Amino acid sequence: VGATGTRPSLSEARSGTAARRVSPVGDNGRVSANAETAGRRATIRDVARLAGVSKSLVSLVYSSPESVSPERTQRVLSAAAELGYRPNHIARSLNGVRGDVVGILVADPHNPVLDDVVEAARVALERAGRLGLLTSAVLPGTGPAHLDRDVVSMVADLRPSGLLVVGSVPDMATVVTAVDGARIVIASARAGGARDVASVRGDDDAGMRLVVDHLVGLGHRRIGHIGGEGSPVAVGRVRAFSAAMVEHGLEGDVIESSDFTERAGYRAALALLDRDEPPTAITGLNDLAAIGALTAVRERGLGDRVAVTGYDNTYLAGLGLIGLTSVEPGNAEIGRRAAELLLDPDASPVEILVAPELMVRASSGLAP
Amino acid sequence: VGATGTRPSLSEARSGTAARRVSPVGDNGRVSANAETAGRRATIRDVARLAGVSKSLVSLVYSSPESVSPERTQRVLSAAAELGYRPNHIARSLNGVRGDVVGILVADPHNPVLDDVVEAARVALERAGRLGLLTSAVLPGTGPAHLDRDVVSMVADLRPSGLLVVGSVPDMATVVTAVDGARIVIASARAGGARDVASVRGDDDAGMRLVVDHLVGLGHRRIGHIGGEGSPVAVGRVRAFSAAMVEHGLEGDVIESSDFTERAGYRAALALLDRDEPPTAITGLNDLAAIGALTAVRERGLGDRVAVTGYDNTYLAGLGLIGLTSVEPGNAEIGRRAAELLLDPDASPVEILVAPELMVRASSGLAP
DNA sequence: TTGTAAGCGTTATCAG
DNA sequence: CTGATAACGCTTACAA
Repeated sequence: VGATGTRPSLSEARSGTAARRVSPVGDNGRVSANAETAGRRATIRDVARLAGVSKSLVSLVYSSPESVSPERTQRVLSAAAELGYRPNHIARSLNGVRGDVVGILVADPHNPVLDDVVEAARVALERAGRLGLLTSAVLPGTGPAHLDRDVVSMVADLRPSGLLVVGSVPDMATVVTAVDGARIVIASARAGGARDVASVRGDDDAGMRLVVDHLVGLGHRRIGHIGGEGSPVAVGRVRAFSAAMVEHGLEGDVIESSDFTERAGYRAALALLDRDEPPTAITGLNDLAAIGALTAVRERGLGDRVAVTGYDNTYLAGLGLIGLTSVEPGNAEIGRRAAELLLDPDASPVEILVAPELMVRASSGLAP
Repeated sequence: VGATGTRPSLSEARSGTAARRVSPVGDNGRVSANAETAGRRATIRDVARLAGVSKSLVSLVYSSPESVSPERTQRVLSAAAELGYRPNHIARSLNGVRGDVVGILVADPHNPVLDDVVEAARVALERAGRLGLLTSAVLPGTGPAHLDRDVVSMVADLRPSGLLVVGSVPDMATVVTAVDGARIVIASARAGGARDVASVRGDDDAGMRLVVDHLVGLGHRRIGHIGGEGSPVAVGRVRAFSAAMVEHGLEGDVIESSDFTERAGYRAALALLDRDEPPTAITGLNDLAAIGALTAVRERGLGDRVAVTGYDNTYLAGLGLIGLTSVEPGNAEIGRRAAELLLDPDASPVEILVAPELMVRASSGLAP
C-alpha cells in the first residue's frame, strides 16, 4: 500500500468469506445466562455471571490483569469469548478514565498527503494496542472550513488518552481546551499558538533547498516559484524558496497564485513564461499547482527546456503521463513519529522536523 | 449567582489560573457556582443551578423544546452559553437513547470516490441538524484489510440513530449485528447478504452502456476491457461491459488485471495491443487502470488511433495532461440520497441506483 | 483475592 | 414545571 506512483483504487473490495459470527445472540445452548443476553450486547455483568465471579473481578481482568489469579483470569476470558463480550469504551470513559482510546482528528479527509500521515499513525497505534478513532474535525459545505465542535466535544467526552491532530485545523484553541488533560500532538501542521503541544512536520526549508540545489545543479539560474499567501504552509514554502535562492546568490521570481489548484498553476505558469526574461525552471508549492505549470510548459512545446518541480510527492507526481519531480516530505515517518510522541508518557512538547527527500523525475531536465 | 460573567469564555484559554481540582462530593451547597465548574466541563447540573431550574428541565429544553416555556428556555440557554455547556452525547447514549448521532463508516479513507460520497452525505446530515461522526472502519497495515471491530463496537455503543456505510466494508454481518436496531444504509457498495439494509450506488450497467455506446458511436468495433475478478465492483463492471457489447452485436475482449493500479493497467493494455487484431478502444474498470492504459497507448504513438476510457471521473481524469473520458457515477447524489434514506423514518430497505453521466475528454476520439 | 456501593452525565418516569 | 429516583456499563475505593 502507498507505493509511490501507484495506488489501488476504490474498486478493490475484500471478497472474503463471511466471517464467523461471534454473536451476542443466545445461540450457545447450555448456558442459562444466555436467555438474558439475547438481542443485546453482553455486559460485564453477563460475563461475571457466566464465569461465576464478581463484576469487579471482570473489570480487574481488563484493567490490571497481573493482580488476578491465572485461573480466574482464564475463566473470565473464556466466558467473555463465549458471549462475544467487548468492553464498552463509552461507559468506561464516562467514569473519567483515560484509557486506550486515541482520537485522530484529520483536518481534510480529501487531502492525500494527510491520508498518508494518518495511515502510518494508525498502524503505529494499532501495534501499541491502542484504539485509534479516526474522525474528521472539519465541517464540509458552505463557506470557509470551520471546526466541527460537536465532533470535537464528542471525542473529548470519550476521554482519549491522546489526541492526534493531522493537518491545519481551524480553531486549535478550542480543541486544546476541549480535551483538557489529554496529550496532544500535531502532525503536518504548525503548533501555532497552542501551548504545550508537540508537533511533527516536514522540514519545508530543507525541502525547498533540495529543489533549488537540484535545479541550480542542472544549470538553471532564473527560477520561478508559484505560491502565495493562502496558507501557513504556502507562506513557509515561499520563504524557504527565497532563502534557498539567496544561498546561491540568486533572486527568485515569485508569483502569487489565487489558490493552489491545477488551473491556478497553469495560469501562473503562463504569466511567468510571458515575462521578458522567463524562468527556465518553475517550482510549485504543491504537486497540483506544479502539474498546472507542467501543462502550460508542455503546451508551449517547452517540455525539455523548462523544468518544473512539485511538492508532496503525491501519487499524481508518479504517474507515467506526468512524471513530476517532487519533494517527498516523509509523511509515513511523520505519522509514525507523531504516534510515538503520543504514546510516550514522558515526551516533552517538542517540535520535530522530518527530513524530506527529492524524487527526481522527467519534469526536471538540464537547463538550456 | 456569582458565576455571572466571571466564567471565561470557551475561546479563552485556561492558561492563567491552574484549574483547581474541587472535590466532587459534598460541594453542592450554596457555594458560588463558578468555583465548582473550574477545570471540568460544565454539566447539566451546573446549568440547572445557574439558571435556577431543575436538572430535568434543562434536559427537556434539549430533548423537547416545545414543551418548555419560552422564558425558561431562554434562561436555560443563556446559562448554558455562559458556562460553555455542551450536552454529553456519550452519557446520553449510555442511557439507550438513539439520538442525533449518525455514524459514518468509510471503508477506505484513501479512496477519493468515497470521499465525494462522504462529503455530500455529511453536508446533508448537517443540514438536518444531525451529528455525523466520520470514522474509518478498516484497519490499515498488514495483510488484507479487515474490519476494525473495536471502532465498530465503539460507534455502536454510541447508539447512533443511523449508520452510513460507505464503500465495501469487509464484514458487514458484524456491523449489522453490532448496531442492532439502528437504521443502516450502504452507499457505493452492494448490500451483499445483509438483510433489511438499504443501499445507494451508481448504476454500473448504465455507466458501461454509456461508454460502449459512445465508443461504438465513434466507429469502434473491437473494444477491450481491463477488469477482473478482484472485487464485486470489478465483476459487475465486466458483466456490464460484456452485456453492452452484446447489445451492439459485438464481442468484448476482456483482459484480467492483477490489481487495479496504473501499472497493472499499463501491462494489460500492452497485452491487448499485442493481440493479432488489437482493439481500437480500451475501457478501464477505473480511472487508474485506464490511465495506465493511456500511458501505454501514447507511448506507442497510438494516441489518436486507440481510444481509452476510465470510470469514476476522479479528478485525475480531468487533469489537462491526462484528459481521460470517464464515467461520472454521481457520487454527490449517492451521498445525498443515502443521507436522505437514513433520515427518513419510514424509508424501506430499497436499493437505489443513481444514473451516471459520461464525461467525454480527449482520450476518446474517432476510430481509424 | 472478592464483593459492595458509590458515582460518571444523561434520560425517563412519576408523583407532586 | 419540580424533585426524587432508577437506570445505562463501567471503574474504583473500601470493606470483608
